[in-house]
Amino acid sequence: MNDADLERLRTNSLFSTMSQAVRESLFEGAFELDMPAGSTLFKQGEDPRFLYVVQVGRVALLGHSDDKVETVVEFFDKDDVFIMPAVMLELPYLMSARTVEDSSIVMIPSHRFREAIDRDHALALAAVRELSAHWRLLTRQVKDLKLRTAPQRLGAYLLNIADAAADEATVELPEQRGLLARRLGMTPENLSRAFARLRELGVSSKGRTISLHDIPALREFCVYDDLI
Amino acid sequence: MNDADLERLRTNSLFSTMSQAVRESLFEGAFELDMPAGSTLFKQGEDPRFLYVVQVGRVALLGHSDDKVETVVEFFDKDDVFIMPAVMLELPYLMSARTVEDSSIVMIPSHRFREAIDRDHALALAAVRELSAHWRLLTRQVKDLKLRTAPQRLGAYLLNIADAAADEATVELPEQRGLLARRLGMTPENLSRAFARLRELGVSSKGRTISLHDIPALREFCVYDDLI
DNA sequence: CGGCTTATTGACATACGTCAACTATTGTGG
DNA sequence: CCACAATAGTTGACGTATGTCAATAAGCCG
Repeated sequence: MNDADLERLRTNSLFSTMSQAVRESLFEGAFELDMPAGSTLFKQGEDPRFLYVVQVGRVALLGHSDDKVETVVEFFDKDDVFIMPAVMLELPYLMSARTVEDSSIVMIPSHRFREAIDRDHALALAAVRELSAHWRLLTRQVKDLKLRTAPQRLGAYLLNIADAAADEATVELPEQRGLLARRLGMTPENLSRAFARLRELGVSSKGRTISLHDIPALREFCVYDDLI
Repeated sequence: MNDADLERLRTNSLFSTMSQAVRESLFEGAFELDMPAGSTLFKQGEDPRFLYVVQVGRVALLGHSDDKVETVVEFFDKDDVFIMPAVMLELPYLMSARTVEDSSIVMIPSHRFREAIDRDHALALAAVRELSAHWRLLTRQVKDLKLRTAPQRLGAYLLNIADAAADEATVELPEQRGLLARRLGMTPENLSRAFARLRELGVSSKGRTISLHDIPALREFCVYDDLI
């Protein structure tokens, strides 16, 4: 890892508060890989060997039932740390991970992470916060899946990106539609129809650029209230 | 809290490893409430005032979109600690909590928990493990919702209770069917039909007692493989 | 036992998935 | 930069899964 990459890692909220000494020994075994979109980092069912940090790009965590069917559980972005639960509990990955953009990924050997967290209280606290935020992410998603229809889920997703108290906004989809469809728990075909349904609510799209012309109407339609 | 209750709390895996001193000061502000089934502990949107531990009984975490629609995100049982993420991040509850049986619940003031975790490394580590396990619970649920049909979800739920490498088993439903339906992301009517569908796979029910006569067939039908 | 709640069943409506054809977009080599 | 192929997205027709509403049956509790 070069100095810029190391510096980026040091300032990651998970690692920024821990002691200098433990951090250096934690990073010693770590390395960074640049990989094109579509690279598989690990597969569901494998034993965890690394903790991962997205330095650049975007990663999808994918769930499989048999080899055919596959879904997206969540996307992780720049500066996100993922798969800590499997690493901490030393239990097999429940999902696979694949880059969805050209990405630069830091890999930290799991035993080093466990050693570091055993030694450093600040790291443990940061991990608690990280995991807490992740729990809330998934909680929202479960509510989303159980309480909303497909067009409502799409609308809520767009509102989340727009982070919108405004009346109008323009957002860029951070992934291709096929993957977005799976993240939202629907087929690509149904995602198309969901976009069509939202047109009457002032949502227009040109490629990956989506314009929200009437956010209040969209919020109303999606029953969007910051807690769901 | 009487001595037996305190002892039960001390041996809870979240609290058993922390230092005696910090634990005592943590428990000092805590108290225990006995409540009948159907009691509401807190509501979605409120600011977190307590961390909760189920000593006896069972609690449902409920998500709401508007006041009409409500779903069950997860159940928590004897010895489970819940709603730690909201407490740690000091962010509003994303769900409401309601007892689904007569229950005895320990309530720990949130600021005391945050103080304790700041002071005690072992507690922070135990919290990391607790949150890791919770993340994996929800991950499984998201995969369940996205990859399986309603009858498959019911089958997988029954297999989880039976924890079944066996060929046959008898299990008790720990909640009434209406709530189970909402936990599984379906209506009570559809849950009835899911039970009907599973009859041909050797699942018979008498009240809350469910008999699984052909677990291998059920596993096959649900694509059940311990990771999903 | 009688009244209340909860669960089941049937009829029907709607949402969503599947398949196939078509169109648009993206990427690549000449 | 174009031509083409490959990939991704859209649309329509149709089937299945699930929700809704209403009626009935079963369980639960005083």
